[in-house]
Amino acid sequence: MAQDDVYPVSLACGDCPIQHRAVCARCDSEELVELEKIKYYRSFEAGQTVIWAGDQMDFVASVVSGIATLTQTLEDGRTQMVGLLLPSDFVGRPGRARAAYNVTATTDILMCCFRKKPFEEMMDRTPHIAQRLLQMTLDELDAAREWMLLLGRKTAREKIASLLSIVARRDASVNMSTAAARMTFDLPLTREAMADYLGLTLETVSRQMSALKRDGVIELQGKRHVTVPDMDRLLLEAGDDSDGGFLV
Amino acid sequence: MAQDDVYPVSLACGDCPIQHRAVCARCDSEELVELEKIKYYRSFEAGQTVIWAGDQMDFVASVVSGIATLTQTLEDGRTQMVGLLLPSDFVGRPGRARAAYNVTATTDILMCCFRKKPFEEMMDRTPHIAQRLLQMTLDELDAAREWMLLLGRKTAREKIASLLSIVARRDASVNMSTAAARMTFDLPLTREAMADYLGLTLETVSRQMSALKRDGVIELQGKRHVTVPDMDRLLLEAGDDSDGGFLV
DNA sequence: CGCCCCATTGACTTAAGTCAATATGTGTGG
DNA sequence: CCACACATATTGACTTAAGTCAATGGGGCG
Repeated sequence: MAQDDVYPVSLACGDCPIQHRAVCARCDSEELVELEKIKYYRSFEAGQTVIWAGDQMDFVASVVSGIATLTQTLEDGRTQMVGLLLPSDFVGRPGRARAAYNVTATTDILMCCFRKKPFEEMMDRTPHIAQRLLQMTLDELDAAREWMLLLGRKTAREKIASLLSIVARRDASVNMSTAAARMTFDLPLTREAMADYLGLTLETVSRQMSALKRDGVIELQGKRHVTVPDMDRLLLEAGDDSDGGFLV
Repeated sequence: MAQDDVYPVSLACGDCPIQHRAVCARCDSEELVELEKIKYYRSFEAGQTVIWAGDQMDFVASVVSGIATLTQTLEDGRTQMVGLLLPSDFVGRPGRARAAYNVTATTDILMCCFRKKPFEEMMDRTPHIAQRLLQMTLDELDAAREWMLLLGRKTAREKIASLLSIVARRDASVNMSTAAARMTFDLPLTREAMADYLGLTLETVSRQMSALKRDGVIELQGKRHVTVPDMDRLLLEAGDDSDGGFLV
C-alpha cells in the first residue's frame, strides 16, 4: 500500500466543510462527540493509491476534500471505474473486512477516517448514522444505474457529453452557482481516467473531445479547462431524457 | 399502467418463503404483526409492466416469487436493464414519490407490497428494517458495480458467459445444490432481455450462444434450458478474477 | 534546455451492429 | 389433430463505430 502523509491534521466536526452532507450529517452534538473519539485524518497526494482491492481495511472514511476513484480490473489489466468519490462521499463498507475495489487519489485528498470496529458498534446503536448511510447508498445506487445505461447503450460521443454534463452539474452545485446556459469548469480527470470511467480507450476519448470542440459544443483552454457555451446543446448531445427532471 | 390480478392472496409472514432474506428478515414477531397490517399482495403475469418510470408509486414491495426486471430507456428506445429482481429483492425507494425505472414481470410474479407512508414511518422507528435495507442496498450496489465492469470492459462472449454463470450460481443457491462441475438450469430471459442486460443486440447474443455451444462450453435443450458440462471452463470464459473469492 | 508525461492524430483492423431472410416453436381455432 | 399465425431465435452478408498500433505534438518542471 502506498505511503501516505500522516502529519497531524486536526479538524473539529463543527468546522468540517462536509458536515451537512457526509455520513454524520444527521448526528446531534452528543453523537459528534462520540465520533470525534474514533476519527482521524489521512491525506494522500494525487496519484497515490489509498487502498488495493483485497487489502485488509480497518477503517471506513469520508472524503473531506479532493477527488478519488473506485476501480475494478480484469486479470489482463482492463480496468473500469465504478465510482467517483467527491467530497462528502463515503468509502468502505461496514461489516466487510477487505476492500472490494481499488481506491486511488486523483487529486490531493483529505479523508476523515473512522476506526471500523467502533464505527460499526456505534452504527448499531445510532439510527441516525444508519439512516444517513442508507440514503447515501441509495443515491449511489441510482448513480450506478444511470452509469450502467451510459456504459451499455450510449455512443462514445454521448458518453463524453454525459461525463462533461455530470462534472458541470457537480461543479455548479459545489460553487452554489445556478446552472447557467454558459458554464466553465475544470476537468479533474486525465484522458485515461475519462476512458476508464466511460468504458472507452483514451484515443477514442481524445478524438471525441476534439470532435465536440470542432463542432462548437465545447471550448478548451489547455487540456483540463472546459467552457460549454450552451448547456442545453451539451445535454442534447448526452442523449438523456429531455426533461432533466429529478426524481425525489 | 397494466392491469394486474388483485384476487385476494393471503400469506402469513410466518409462512413466507422469503422471510429470512427479505427486508423484514430481522424483524421480531411484534414488528411482523405491525407489518402484516400494512401489507397486501399483488400478482402480475409474465410480460406485464408492474410500473412505469415516472409513475406515482404509493407502495414499496418485496418480490415473493418469480423474476422481474428494472430497465431504463433513452428517448430513441435504446434500453438497458439496470436490475434483475429475484425473490426477496426489494422494489421502490422509501422517501421517493415516483418510480425511477420501469419494472416488468419476466415470469409470473407475486409481490408483497407495503403501503409507502406507513412503511416509511415504521422504518423511522424500527432500526431493524433500516439496517436490513442498508445491507441489501449495499449488496445491490456491489452487484451494480460488477455489472459496470461487465458493460464497460468485457467482450460479447465474456458477457454471455458471465450472465450464464450468474444465473447458474443463483439457481444453485435457490436449490440448495452445491456448485458442481456440471450444472443444468433454466434461463428465465429471452434473447432480447439478455441483450438488454448485457448491452448487446439480440443478434449478437444469439451468435455468441451458438458459438459457446459449438465450442462445447454449454449444451442447449430447447432455447431456455442450459447445461454447463464444466463450470470452471465457463468461469474462465467469463474472464473474471480467477479466485472466485467472495468478499465478506 | 531538454525530458517526461499527457494528449492528439493518422492508418488500419476488428468486434459488434444493422438489415434481411429463414427457421423453430407454441398456442389457437377450424 | 392439423394448420395457421405470431413469437422468438438463428444465420448470413455487409457496414460501421470503436479499438489498436504507431508517430507526432505540446506543456510544465527540474
